[in-house]
Amino acid sequence: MANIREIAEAAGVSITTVSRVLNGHPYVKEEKRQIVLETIERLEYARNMHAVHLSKGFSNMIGVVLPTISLPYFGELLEGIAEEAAKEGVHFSLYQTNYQLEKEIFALEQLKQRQVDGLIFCSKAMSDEALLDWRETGPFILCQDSGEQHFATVSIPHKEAFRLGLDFLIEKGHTKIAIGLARKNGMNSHFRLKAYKEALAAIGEPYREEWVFERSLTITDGQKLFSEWKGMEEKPTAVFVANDQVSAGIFLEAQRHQVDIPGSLAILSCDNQPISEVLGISTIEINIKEMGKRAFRLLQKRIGGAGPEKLTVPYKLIKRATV
Amino acid sequence: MANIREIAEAAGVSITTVSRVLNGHPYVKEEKRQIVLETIERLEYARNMHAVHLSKGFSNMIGVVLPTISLPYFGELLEGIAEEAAKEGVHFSLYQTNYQLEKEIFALEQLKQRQVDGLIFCSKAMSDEALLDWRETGPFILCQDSGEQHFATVSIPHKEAFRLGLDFLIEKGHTKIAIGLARKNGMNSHFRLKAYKEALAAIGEPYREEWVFERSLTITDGQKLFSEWKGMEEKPTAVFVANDQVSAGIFLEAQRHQVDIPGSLAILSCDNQPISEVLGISTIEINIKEMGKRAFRLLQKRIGGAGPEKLTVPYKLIKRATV
DNA sequence: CTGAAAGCGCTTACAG
DNA sequence: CTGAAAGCGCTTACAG
Repeated sequence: MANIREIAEAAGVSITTVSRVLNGHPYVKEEKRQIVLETIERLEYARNMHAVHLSKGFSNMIGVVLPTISLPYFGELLEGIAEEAAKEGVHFSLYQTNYQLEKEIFALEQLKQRQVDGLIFCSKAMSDEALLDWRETGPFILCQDSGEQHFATVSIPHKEAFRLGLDFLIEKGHTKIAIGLARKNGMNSHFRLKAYKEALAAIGEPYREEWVFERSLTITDGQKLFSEWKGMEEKPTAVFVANDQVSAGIFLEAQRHQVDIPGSLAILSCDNQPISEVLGISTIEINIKEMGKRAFRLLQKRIGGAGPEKLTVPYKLIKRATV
Repeated sequence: MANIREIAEAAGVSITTVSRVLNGHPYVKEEKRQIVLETIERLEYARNMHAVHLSKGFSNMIGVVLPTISLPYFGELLEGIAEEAAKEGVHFSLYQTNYQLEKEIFALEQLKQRQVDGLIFCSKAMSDEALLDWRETGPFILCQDSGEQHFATVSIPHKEAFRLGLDFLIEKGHTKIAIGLARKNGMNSHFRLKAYKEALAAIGEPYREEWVFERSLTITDGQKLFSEWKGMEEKPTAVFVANDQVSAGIFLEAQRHQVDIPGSLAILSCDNQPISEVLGISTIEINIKEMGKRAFRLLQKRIGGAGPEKLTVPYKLIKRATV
């Protein structure tokens, strides 16, 4: 509970000198430095960071805005961020939104109030236009692509990655391909749908609304998707879904119903989570953790005053047993 | 960027009055309140929280110390904490330790520096004795049982819960029971091992070191565990592991090897994560999220000056197809 | 109901 | 190398 003044008095130096020692500044006689260090030790002094933050104007604390931590995608992203942040001695606070607009606004208000130095949006419900109004509030970056030139972003080229998967299925002889998307209106889904339509056009197949499954996020969604597939009059021969949880659900349910994979149904997904390896599911590896790391570094640069850079993260096809 | 002084000047009132409006204090004439509110709106004023924190002496920010967020156990615990925290308008910061002592000490130092108002240890590597030295540093609670009377704790009665599972297996006719533990030296493992030995004694079975699997945490560990089981001369007829990831690994590998479950091997685990439901694995439900909620509330009480309470969380047996 | 003033505990030009 | 002093932007007794 001692403060810097008491340390200064006890050590017989000025507050300024104590502060210099605390911050590792040069120009302190070694002798005095030792006295100060001993006094700090003896009185069990610790800086009050609230005062440091007020004085310096920042807190080395960033905010991470995400819908939920229980989806592996966000868990991995967060791990990447956390790893880099720890390396730099930066703290982070979590803002769970559940895709609610008001929660995102809440996070932005915290930024305005300096509760955090900057914000990483792992996903957002807010439109680019609405977010643009907060541009002057403080530094933030997005973990998704955006046409808005004022936003710094790090993203996966979802359209290209999804096309890679589609082309792989086509190469394997599939023309009747269904897809599963996470959220109908999300940006990722938008780009995936675009890739899907383009791939269909390239092989002269018609686009069928009923072959686009939506709200496919969890293992349970995958199971449901399989049931729907099973009940179809004309069945697609391949299904390409947005994440490994969903493909795992499809795969396990197919096994239970003795449906031959990939004979009767080829399964492909995105992510390359551990579960896809365990089950032997073919997938497009997307290094989410790496995206998290880059996101952190990008935000740091942005906080430092750099312009709105746009970065991408590499991806690749992992061939396993379900295609 | 405007500060409270500018607002006061622009509104023609004192700083004190602006502060009163900001904090919703009574005794402000409605007329003045309106002027202040308008001025705040007009100048897009937002409080600098660093100053508020310094002035008040606390920040409504707590720290959550956990080994990793990528294990579902900690993810759920965190969700419970996050949910309650959001309800109370409390922020939280994450300290990932990877079970490293120095990372835990780091978190405690942050507490000492007031970076956070309090700490929730979701798990700890530090001994009770060592942690005791930090007792005066600031409020913290543990999400595990501790004999140390000075620590506030919320815990699952692991010994009783594990015994419930063992008795269930015994009731089903099993006497050759193997178990899988997470970390050999963790408190949870300690209590589970105790329950195991007591249950064996109760049915007159000898304790065999080789039937206690350690470091069983992930789905991959489960697969390995199955392989070891398969290679055994004398095979246990049932295996009871510490979490659903492990049982899922065992189950999937057993399926692959066409081993009859539960005929040749009964599988039971703890947690009741979604994956256990999907695969139909019998498990002991442990409501981790509820523990998170209680942990948060306990810490709040502790920060408020309450004594070191000890709480427990309920558990129950979920019968499915693997026993 | 209202405001002047002290206080929270640091950092950092500035002058020596 | 060293220190007195101003400044960061709030809150809160205290006196009216």
